[in-house]
Amino acid sequence: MTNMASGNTIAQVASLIGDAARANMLAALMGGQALTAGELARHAGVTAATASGHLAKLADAELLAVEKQGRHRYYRLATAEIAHAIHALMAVAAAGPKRHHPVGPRDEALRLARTCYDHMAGRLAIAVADSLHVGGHVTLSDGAGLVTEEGWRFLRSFGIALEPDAGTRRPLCRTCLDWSERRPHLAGRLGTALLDRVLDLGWVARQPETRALRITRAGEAGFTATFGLPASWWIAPQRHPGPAA
Amino acid sequence: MTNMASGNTIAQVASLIGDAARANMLAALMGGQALTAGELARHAGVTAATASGHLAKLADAELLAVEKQGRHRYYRLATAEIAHAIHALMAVAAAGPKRHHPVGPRDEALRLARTCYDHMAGRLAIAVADSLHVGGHVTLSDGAGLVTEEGWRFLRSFGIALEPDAGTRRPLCRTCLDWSERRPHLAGRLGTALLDRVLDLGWVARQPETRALRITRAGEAGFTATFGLPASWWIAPQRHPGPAA
DNA sequence: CCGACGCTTCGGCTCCGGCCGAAACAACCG
DNA sequence: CGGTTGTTTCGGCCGGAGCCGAAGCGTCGG
Repeated sequence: MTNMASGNTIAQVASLIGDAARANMLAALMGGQALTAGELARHAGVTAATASGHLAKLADAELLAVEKQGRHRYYRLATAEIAHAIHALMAVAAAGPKRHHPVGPRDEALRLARTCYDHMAGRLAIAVADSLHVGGHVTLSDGAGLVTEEGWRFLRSFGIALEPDAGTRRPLCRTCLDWSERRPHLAGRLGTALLDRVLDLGWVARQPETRALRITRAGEAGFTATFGLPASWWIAPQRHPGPAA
Repeated sequence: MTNMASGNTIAQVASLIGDAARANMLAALMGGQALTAGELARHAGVTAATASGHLAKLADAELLAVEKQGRHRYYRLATAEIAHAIHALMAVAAAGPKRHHPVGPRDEALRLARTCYDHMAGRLAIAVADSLHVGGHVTLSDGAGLVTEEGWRFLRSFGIALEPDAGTRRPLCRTCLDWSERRPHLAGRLGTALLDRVLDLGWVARQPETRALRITRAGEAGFTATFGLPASWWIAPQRHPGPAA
């Protein structure tokens, strides 16, 4: 209860993340949805009692925000910066010397399409980013993103209207290095808007208990028509699309 | 038991960073220079024996790279990704609302100009970024950076020649949110090139035992002439330059 | 009301991991 | 060659933190 949020040091933050149970909880929350204490306990593989302690610490340090709803308590990552830090740690962790990953079907679904806090990731997200890039709608050069005039028109026609300079300081269009594919996808406010829009259109659907996104029939048609993914893409999503491009 | 593989590895990395002594060492290495075990021990405030253990762990996990030189062992951050992760953690740790820091003269020097792994940070770096921005040499909109045609010419005349698409995947021009000032400065390959160039020109000099950069006489003249900093800047560097300016 | 359920608090156990001093290596320096 | 300095290894101490079961609160539902 001792809210010491103002005096956090880097070591304190890192050591909060640096416990297996808590890291699993945080990773689960990277899906962007708020989860209950019980769900998080299951994700972490500990009892409710243990999980409660962990969650109290994380909330106390303001890494998590909590919302009471009836007899449930919903936890979510408190800020986008925290998601960013966890993402950066994932990148470091995944960078290890060629851990040959035993890829299960479960991982396969995650690699295809998943949420990354508030935007899409995985092969689908990369394909969308590539499509916008080669279409001249955004420039992805240099790991940074910038929407072109043409791009604004295209996005509006797709149902996305962002104010170029909404009051927020939050970057409009960032690129985010994909954890599984090692290629950039779109993040920032644009990334959020894209995810919202394709969820709205019913092109993808969130899956319970996982960060994976299911691509619907409508989605297959929609992504093909709007972002020009070849029909073959849906049959044999290339294992390693190759950075060549 | 959801993908606990990723969680576990994250936890390992984070818990390595999540110790006060190790975090201090890593923070010291954010200056971008390699340091000896003894120097790092002093930075961490522990004995050589303790430091040695910590360094062995960090090197073992490949967060640090080590180089033997005579009877010294020089440690440095192993990759830019690791620097990035630490930076992200710093951002989270510093995010606590406005605890007014008791600013010592030491901090003051750091706020004025310092290195951030491989590029400049602090008020000087922000002034340079602002200058390049208002001069139309780079666009900083949206937290992303992009060099203009005009910008390339300017940089060449300043002695910086970067290949637009060198083989590396590393972003050419990123922006990095300044830890102390909360405004963006230039990172990426361009940021590195700028730091190298101003060190080469003798405009700034590294200080021993700290990340601070000392601005030389030549530097004052140079920055004023090339980046149009007003003479008043050197006398009373404004506390909060304000984004408008 | 009363039971079921979700979550937290409490008490106690265990063990991991940081810390140090002393001693062992290793490299340079007379 | 010893002596000095930088670094690692060893052994032992100790505190902190994670874990659980049981019990205590709230909240929902009948």
